[in-house]
Amino acid sequence: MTSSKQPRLGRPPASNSADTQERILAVARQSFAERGYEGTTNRLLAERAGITTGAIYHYFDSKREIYLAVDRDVGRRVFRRFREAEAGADTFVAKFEAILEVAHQMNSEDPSLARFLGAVRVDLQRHTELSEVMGVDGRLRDNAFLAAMVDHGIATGEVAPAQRELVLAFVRTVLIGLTDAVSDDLVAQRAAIDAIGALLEGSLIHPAAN
Amino acid sequence: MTSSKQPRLGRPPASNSADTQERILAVARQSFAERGYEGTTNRLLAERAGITTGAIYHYFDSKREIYLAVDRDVGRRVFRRFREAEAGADTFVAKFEAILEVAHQMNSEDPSLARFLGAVRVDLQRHTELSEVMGVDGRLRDNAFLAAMVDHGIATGEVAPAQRELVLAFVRTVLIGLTDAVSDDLVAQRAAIDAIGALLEGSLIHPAAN
Amino acid sequence: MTSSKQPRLGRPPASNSADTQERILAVARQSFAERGYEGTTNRLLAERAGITTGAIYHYFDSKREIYLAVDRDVGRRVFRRFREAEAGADTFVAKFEAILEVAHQMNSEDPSLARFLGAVRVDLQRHTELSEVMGVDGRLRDNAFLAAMVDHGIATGEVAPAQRELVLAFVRTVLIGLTDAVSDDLVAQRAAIDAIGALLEGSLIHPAAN
Amino acid sequence: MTSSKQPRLGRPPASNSADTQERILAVARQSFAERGYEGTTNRLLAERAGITTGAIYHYFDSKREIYLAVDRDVGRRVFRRFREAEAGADTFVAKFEAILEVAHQMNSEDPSLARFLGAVRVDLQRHTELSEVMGVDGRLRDNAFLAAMVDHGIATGEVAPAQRELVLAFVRTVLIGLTDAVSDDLVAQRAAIDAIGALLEGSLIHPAAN
DNA sequence: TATGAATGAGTGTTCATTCAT
DNA sequence: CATGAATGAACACTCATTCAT
Repeated sequence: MTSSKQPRLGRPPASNSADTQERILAVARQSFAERGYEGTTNRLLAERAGITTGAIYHYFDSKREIYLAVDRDVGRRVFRRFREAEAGADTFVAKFEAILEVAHQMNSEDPSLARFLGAVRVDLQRHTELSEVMGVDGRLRDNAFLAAMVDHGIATGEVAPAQRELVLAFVRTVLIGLTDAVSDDLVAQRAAIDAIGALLEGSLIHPAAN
Repeated sequence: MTSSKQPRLGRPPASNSADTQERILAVARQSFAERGYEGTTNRLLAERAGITTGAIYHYFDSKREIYLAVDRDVGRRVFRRFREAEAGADTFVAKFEAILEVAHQMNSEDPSLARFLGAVRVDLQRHTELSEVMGVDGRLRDNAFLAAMVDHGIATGEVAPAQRELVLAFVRTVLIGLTDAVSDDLVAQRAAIDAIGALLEGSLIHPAAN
Repeated sequence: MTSSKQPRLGRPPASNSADTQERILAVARQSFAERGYEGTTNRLLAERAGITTGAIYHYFDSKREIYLAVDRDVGRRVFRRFREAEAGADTFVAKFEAILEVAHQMNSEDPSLARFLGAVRVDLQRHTELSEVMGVDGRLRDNAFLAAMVDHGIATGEVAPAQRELVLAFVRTVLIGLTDAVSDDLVAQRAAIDAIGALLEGSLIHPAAN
Repeated sequence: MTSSKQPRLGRPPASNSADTQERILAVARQSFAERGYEGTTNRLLAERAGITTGAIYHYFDSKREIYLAVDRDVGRRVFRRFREAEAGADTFVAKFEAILEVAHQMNSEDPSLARFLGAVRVDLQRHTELSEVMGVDGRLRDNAFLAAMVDHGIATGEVAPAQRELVLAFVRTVLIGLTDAVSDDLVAQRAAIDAIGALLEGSLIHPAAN
């Protein structure tokens, strides 16, 4: 009668709420990173988290809510690491390089982080329902963080005040280029970071006399 | 410059078939850029092209085929402009800057081009069905083009042979950063390009004595 | 009259179990009345009763069982009041009017009663699973009660024996019309009841000579 | 290969648009009448209409739209018949009786009409999304129609001006009682109508001397 | 006595695609 | 060349119910 094959109803033995929720977040981060918001189906999340689709709604009100939760989670993690890296250096160049370095490190440890960051920009543009709710919060904080770093460069004399915006634009471009372009090719990413380091020190390009 | 007013040579105006196909391609480029592959429905394309969904299948075998056609089309256009820009300069730095400049120009003229390029990388990753068919083709050609440019830098002495890969990685990172990050903010894109120019000339960052 | 204030005899106040069950019945009556059988979810009942969905199953075997319990409860209450009203009058007309009056009164005191009665007919038709179990019971008892009242009218000479069925059909139609049509508009209900009274006394309509 | 069993894709041979739409409306009217708005599933409608669920959306934007369409359709039919019946009589009593008669007739011809009318009141109350859109329109027109009939009674002297509201409330109560209570029991409905006729002529109840 | 994690079947709706006309 | 009626598989989400704790 009660075969050991068929899954039973009711609360499964030894199931932990916080555990399941974290499992959902983890598989969601991965799937959102790989397949995007639309491409990530509840069925897929459920399968990978070892539950059924209905159970997801015990933890999150909607797919959108899952996405936002993942975004918050990723944002927090990355921001903490960035801040730590930046705090350990004292010139603008050193801070910038430290950040690139830690970005590379995180990408090695858990590629889904970087990939999610790359994907989130696209998905936010495509699904306005997401950006409306999330909005300013995370994005703005990033900008403020980078701006402070550049301002530090002005204080140390590394950056001319007049070029504040230029440097900021460059920093952003490089960071995004690194996450989007080569987040799944660690060798290329390593090369790009080294290149930027060399470039900042003036040892990458030797302008032709021309 | 390229006015759409003047009748195109001696061809009978608006041969229906070719016209419709081109209209489909144009609206598809826009929609794929804005909403991605999944987010673009046949119904939407049909509506914007002024036909019905069924009619689409007279011109393309499937949605996938439309995507590939748009990609080829965009690739060709961008490549031609890039090559022209590159040919008009004779140092590596000048070529690189010319390419950035033309990328900015194209973005001003038709934002859907840059946006599609930004989106295509994500969509290819998400829908393996697309990358399998398209595959090497376009992507590799880009790489060859950029590699040739760097090799020219080696020839002129601007780039040390040992740093070939680094420079290549940097170029790619910047190009991708520019399309993805700031393709819809022309001011920021302008700033980023200027920053790179200044950096290459050594006038952006002034390493602290420290 | 029936104050809810005075402590009910010597029983210990608020024995938890019975209290909870009654709370469930009360919120169920309201919800079934407003939203019907399908529209009433266990979650809603649980929320309004201040418990969880699982707890409901300690008191009732199923949603259906709750519905049946509410129906029995409502039936009992209404029947008691109807009987009291009827007993206090001695002609058919007076009895009928007394019943209409008490129906109006009950509707003022607790609209969920009348509304449930209006809804139950529809829900029974829609969900055969409900009527099967409940079946004859309550419905038949009502009919017997009304039939007795009409028979009394025959005894008093108010109703001709040959018109027994006609009068019964009329009484039923009016009662149902009153619960369904205007149960949430006390003014209209009042008017309808007054109209029936006048009609029975022959003072509402004055047939045209024609 | 192409077995004659499996349904083919594409447009089925000999399929007529207007025909299918009407088939959907017909089965929808029946199902909404029997099982209500919630209880009517798209799958059921599709099965009964001989199509698939997806095809429904070729004809209606949503389930709600189907409901509204059925309501409009039913409203129109009933209103036309009511008006014809009323126009053929010249006293208030005759008009009222004519209306009751035609209601009974329509119920014999197509029970789904009356049942839908009985159900619609409940479903509108339960699903505010429906009443919001439909709103005043139909309901108000009914009231205006009945009011005009009563006003005619005032003109003929059948109804005292002071009792206008009472008579109106009575008419409404009876009409609703007839649709809701006994729409599926033609014998009972016949009896109820005859009873009302007799009552209006003063031959149903003979007040006791008391 | 009650909680709340989980199930499995179901809902309305969308979509790429097919094909008779 | 084009229409538009229709399919079938998918999707996000809801619900009554179960049961370990």
